[in-house]
Order: sequence, then structure tokens, then C-alpha cells
Amino acid sequence: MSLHKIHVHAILGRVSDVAEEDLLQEWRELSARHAAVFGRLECRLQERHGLGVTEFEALERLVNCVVGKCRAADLTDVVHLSQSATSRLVARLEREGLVQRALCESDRRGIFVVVTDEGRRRYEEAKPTHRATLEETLTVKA
Amino acid sequence: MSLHKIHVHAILGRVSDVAEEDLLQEWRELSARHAAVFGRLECRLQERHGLGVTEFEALERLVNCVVGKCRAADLTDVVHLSQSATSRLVARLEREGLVQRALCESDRRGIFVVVTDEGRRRYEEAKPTHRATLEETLTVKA
DNA sequence: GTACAGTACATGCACACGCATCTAATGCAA
DNA sequence: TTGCATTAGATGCGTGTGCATGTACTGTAC
Repeated sequence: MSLHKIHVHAILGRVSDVAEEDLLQEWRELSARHAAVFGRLECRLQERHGLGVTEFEALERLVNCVVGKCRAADLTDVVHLSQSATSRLVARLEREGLVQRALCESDRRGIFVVVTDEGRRRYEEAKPTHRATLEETLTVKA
Repeated sequence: MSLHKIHVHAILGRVSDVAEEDLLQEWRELSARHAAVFGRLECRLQERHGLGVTEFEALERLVNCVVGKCRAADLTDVVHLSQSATSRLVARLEREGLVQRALCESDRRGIFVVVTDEGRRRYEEAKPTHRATLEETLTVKA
């Protein structure tokens, strides 16, 4: 925003109104941008690889673990989903044979989620699509 | 990103790998940011005013129409939802008495969505919460 | 040891979503 | 006029979501 605009608004309205408008504008852009990228990702990954965005992101997290496994709670942070949704996400991935649940001996309340070979394969397969879609949707930015 | 980093990567890897990493990083930030803001908005608006984020945004669009009404299709763009979800959104708002559906004489396939007085009241009531939450969640940015 | 607060994940439930499809109205062409 | 492709919006259906709660385990206090 230009200093001129601030000045004008400071006379006609209050400066805080300007800040409010800017914030609103920022949120709308963030929101639109997110919807565009997420929507396209979901579509492309689904049609070409039968994966949802969150499925892909969970796999990516697992594949990038040196040990190839992590706690279910760690996935929650990555996918920005609730704990319950993450639990079901793991269940779906397991049903498709992309991950396995493993007992966590050090804390038997928790579980380890482990990528299978098939999981790695599907991830590597989908990765180019994912990156290309980001390229496509993020570079044409406002 | 620094020129130095670009240089190092251009030697060790390929320049396109750097671009890919940046794109990925940008998407993750966008995603995290959106989840944080949207989540907080949803929570605050719901607990204080019984409104969802999309309900609020639809009302905001309607209130800011000079005529106080617009086509259902116009709302679709604002809320970043599918056409069917928008249709149900309007149904929810109507059930709560915040909007009304009106016939569109010029094109009888379409409808007008009209804010009611109660709808305006609820919107104005929720607006400060909405703005305050944006302030709170957008200004602590990365 | 026992009791109890806290944590990790699973699950019942209500609800919102997208996709496909339906209905009704439009508009264009033969 | 009739016919047909197109468009606006509603709706059935399957599925994913969050919330609240349940179950199992941990750790701490006594």
C-alpha cells in the first residue's frame, strides 16, 4: 500500500479501517490461492494416481523419514487434519496397502505408520504430477 | 533465497531442483497458513455467532451488494465451493432465516438470494469477530 | 502397591462435501 | 414451429470431516 493511500484514508476514515481492508484482501487472496492449488492437486492426483492430496502428503512425510516410519501424531501436523481424520487417513492408506501400522514398543499407546514398497512406488509415481501441478498453479500467481 | 544457495545447488544438483524445492516450500506455507486462519475463523465464528466461515462469507457478499441480492452462482465464486455445496449452503442460510430465495424474472432458471434483516444483523454482529481473528492470525505470519 | 490425571489412537455420529444426475428454462438452428 | 445443446440450480449417493467419547497405556502422587 502506498503512503498516499494511507494518508487519504487517515483523513477520510480511520487508519485502522485501511489495515482492516488490507487484512481482508490478504485473506481473500490466500483463500483463493489455496482453493485453486488444492483443487487442482486433488483433481490431478486423483485422476492420474488414485491419491488424494492428504494421502499424498502423508506418504511424502513417511518416505522422507529416514526410517520410513513415524508416529500417527506426526502425520496430523503435516496434513492439517484433526486427529480422528488422520486416524482414518491411515486406515485408508493401510486398506490400499500403501502403509502398515506397527506396534510402538517404547509407548504402547501409540503406533508407527510404515510405508510399504508399494507405498513408495505410488508416491514416486505421483510426485512428478504433484510438482508439475504446483508449478502450474503457483507460478501464475496474482 | 540467496544467490549463494542457488549457486551451490546449481553445482550439486540442477537449478530446477532448487525451483522445485522453493515451490514446495511455498505450497507448504500457503497450506499451513490457510489451515491456521480458516480453522481459527471457523472456531470463533461458530462458538460466538453460530456461523460457519462459508456462511459468513456468503452473507458478506450479499450485504455488500447494493441491491442486497445476487445470483446463487455469484456466491459459488466467493466461497470456493462446488455448485452443489453452494446450493445447500443457501438452503442452510434460508432455514436459519438469514436469506431468502427469490424468483429471477429475467432468467427463470436462476434464483436470487436475498439477505434478510436478521441476516444483516447476524453479519454485522459477527463482523468484528471475523476481522479480529484475521488480525490475530494473519499478522503473526512467518 | 493404588488412584488418578494425561496422552495416543480408534470410533459412533451428525453433517458438509463433490460428483453425477435430474429438472426446468434458455437460446440457437433448421 | 420443432429440435437440441446449454445453463442454473436441486438432489441422491458415497465419502471425508470434526466433535465427543471410548479404550488402552503412561506417568505421577500418595
